[in-house]
Amino acid sequence: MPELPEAETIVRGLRAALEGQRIASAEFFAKRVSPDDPDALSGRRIRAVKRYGKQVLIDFEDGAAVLVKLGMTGALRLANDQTPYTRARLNLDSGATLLFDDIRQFGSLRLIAAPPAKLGPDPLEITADDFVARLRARDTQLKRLLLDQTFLRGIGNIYADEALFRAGIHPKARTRRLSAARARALHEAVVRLLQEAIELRGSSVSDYVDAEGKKGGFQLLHNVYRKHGQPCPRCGHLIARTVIGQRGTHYCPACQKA
DNA sequence: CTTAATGTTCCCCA
DNA sequence: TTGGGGAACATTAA
Repeated sequence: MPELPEAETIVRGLRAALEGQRIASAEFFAKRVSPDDPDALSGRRIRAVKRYGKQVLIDFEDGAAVLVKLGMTGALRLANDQTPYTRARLNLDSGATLLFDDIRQFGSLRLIAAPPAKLGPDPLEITADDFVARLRARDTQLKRLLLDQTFLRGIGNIYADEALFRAGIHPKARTRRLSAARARALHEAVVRLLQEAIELRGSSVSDYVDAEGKKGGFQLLHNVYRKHGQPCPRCGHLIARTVIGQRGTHYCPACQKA
């Protein structure tokens, strides 16, 4: 479910209800949800809720934090209606409840004592010059690069395909052969795409819902993601699908040149 | 029954 | 060291 715009939408929806609150108790119902001791979170006060790439960080005043990786189907909801897929439940002093639902269980929710593993720069913060320099330091396919969280943090399969379409770059194009001008165009496409997706509260293509359980709206503006066989909105050529790094990859063979 | 799905992570090979 | 291939994790939907 989660890429940067979805994680950002969730975080914005959680802040008012969580920041300043104390965790009264917690319950855990799955393996990838820590800790063994349900009381490990009890009594901690939440200082801030932040996004780190596509992950959600709940910082406590004592320096510890809960790190939520949403995986493919993870959801954080301010609600009380547990489902068979509810993997964790945090009860706040305010009486509010935070549920972590995750159908496929690729996600995790863990108490961490130190900052999470370091990832690449945030795509909304990196400068165009830095973006180009980092891109040129690599030798791989553009699609792989965008999915690499140590290159940039937060882009996933949907936004990688959509950004490459907007920039007119073939997903298998090599980083080494990309001109500086096209690299800059890609940077600009990424920034605009993510900002527009955040404005529409993310993309709901299957399971994604925000902290209130509501779907996003950006899926209506997708140009290529899962559109194979349909005409390209720019040129009419049929959208193609291939596989890169075991991920379905969608592009317009006419608009996106290597 | 097969394929694909918003993501990692680990192992193996070049 | 970097890059690429493939399996694995668990579950649903077409």
